[in-house]
Amino acid sequence: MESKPSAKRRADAERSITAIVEAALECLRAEPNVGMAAIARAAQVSRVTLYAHFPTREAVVEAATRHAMTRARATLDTTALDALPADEALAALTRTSWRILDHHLGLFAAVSATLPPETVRDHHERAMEPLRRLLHRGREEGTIRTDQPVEWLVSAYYHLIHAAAAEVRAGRLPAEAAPDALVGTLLPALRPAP
Amino acid sequence: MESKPSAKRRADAERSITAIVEAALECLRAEPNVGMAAIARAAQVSRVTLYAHFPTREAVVEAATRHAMTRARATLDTTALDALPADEALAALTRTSWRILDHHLGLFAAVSATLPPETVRDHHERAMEPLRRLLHRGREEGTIRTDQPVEWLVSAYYHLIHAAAAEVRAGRLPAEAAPDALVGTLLPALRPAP
DNA sequence: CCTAAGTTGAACACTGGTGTTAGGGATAGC
DNA sequence: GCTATCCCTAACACCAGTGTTCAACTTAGG
Repeated sequence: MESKPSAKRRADAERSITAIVEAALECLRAEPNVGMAAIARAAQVSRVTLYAHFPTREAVVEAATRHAMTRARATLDTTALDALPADEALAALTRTSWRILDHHLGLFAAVSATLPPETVRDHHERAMEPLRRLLHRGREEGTIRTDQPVEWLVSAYYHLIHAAAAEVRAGRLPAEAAPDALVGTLLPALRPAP
Repeated sequence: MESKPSAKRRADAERSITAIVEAALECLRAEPNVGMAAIARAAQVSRVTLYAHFPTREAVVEAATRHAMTRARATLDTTALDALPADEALAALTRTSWRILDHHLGLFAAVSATLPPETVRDHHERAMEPLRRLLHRGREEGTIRTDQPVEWLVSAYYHLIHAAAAEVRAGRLPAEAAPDALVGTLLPALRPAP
């Protein structure tokens, strides 16, 4: 429905849909519990139109998530991941993905509140895939510790970024200092013990 | 109201209140979004009685939180914190507080969903106080890094424990392995760089 | 210019939660 | 054993959100 840009839909319908998805993304980002009414208002669209394109709130959240993830994947692909040694690549990945995760923190809350947990897990898996690959490579290169399961390191990474986002939100950490704090804390946690 | 065990209340009222608080704790732990009806049912008490003692759902959550925190503080006080050097004390603190945080993870979600953010922050501050003290001591002893603000390290610690709890819940990490994974990841992140 | 597709406002029903009220019955505690 | 306190069932009002329906209006696109 909203996944195919090629359907026999009229141009204004197409316009409405993208407006809705983008407005939803913005709203959910700011307040994970927004209702359909608010989303429709933000999209300059009637509530009925909203329901005409998305049968349920869940579908809206899903669409917004897909949109966010493809955009994120696109910006991630601009940074050359495989050219660097794993630990340096990790630092680079952190600095770019930090912005993304921080910006979408609210959406995450919405997703895990409304989407079925199995779907949530799927999205999470997909989002963490580049990091997982990097960690595996680092283990072979000897720059990433092997005494802890990779999945645990992935989770630690993920939650540490959330920690940074929370600190910035609370005003306890200046936003510019966040990337350095992250990298400085993350890398020692991932390196092999000396 | 619920804070003073000494008030001219009858014995059965007292009994109801503690039953409610404990049931609420249990319910919120399992499902952060439980309603008053479910809590009352779990406490073997009518919904009206529940409202007779707690004017609002928020009050119930507050009471459950206080109860959990005093209990947690009690069990924390059994482990001699100040006798050990800071890094060893940190490992010990982690192993004990891990169980507590894991067990109350659901309650945390409920708290941050229903209590005013200022109150949430207060409770958080109080809960993290022992850790904060320990980190400051470790900085003086030279076993904790000084190139990152303590508040950031506190937050990292907190979120890493959440990470462990999430992994255990998802079945990706056996519960027995969690403390070692935590300590093994936490300490290198907190130590000064070599 | 005609028509099918799209949009809209104003209703509607339904759900699930919160908090309240009233009257009758139980019981703790003196 | 009297009484104030407490509890219960059963209803109530209320709110906020989700979806739905309908009849009228607008517009894209051939």
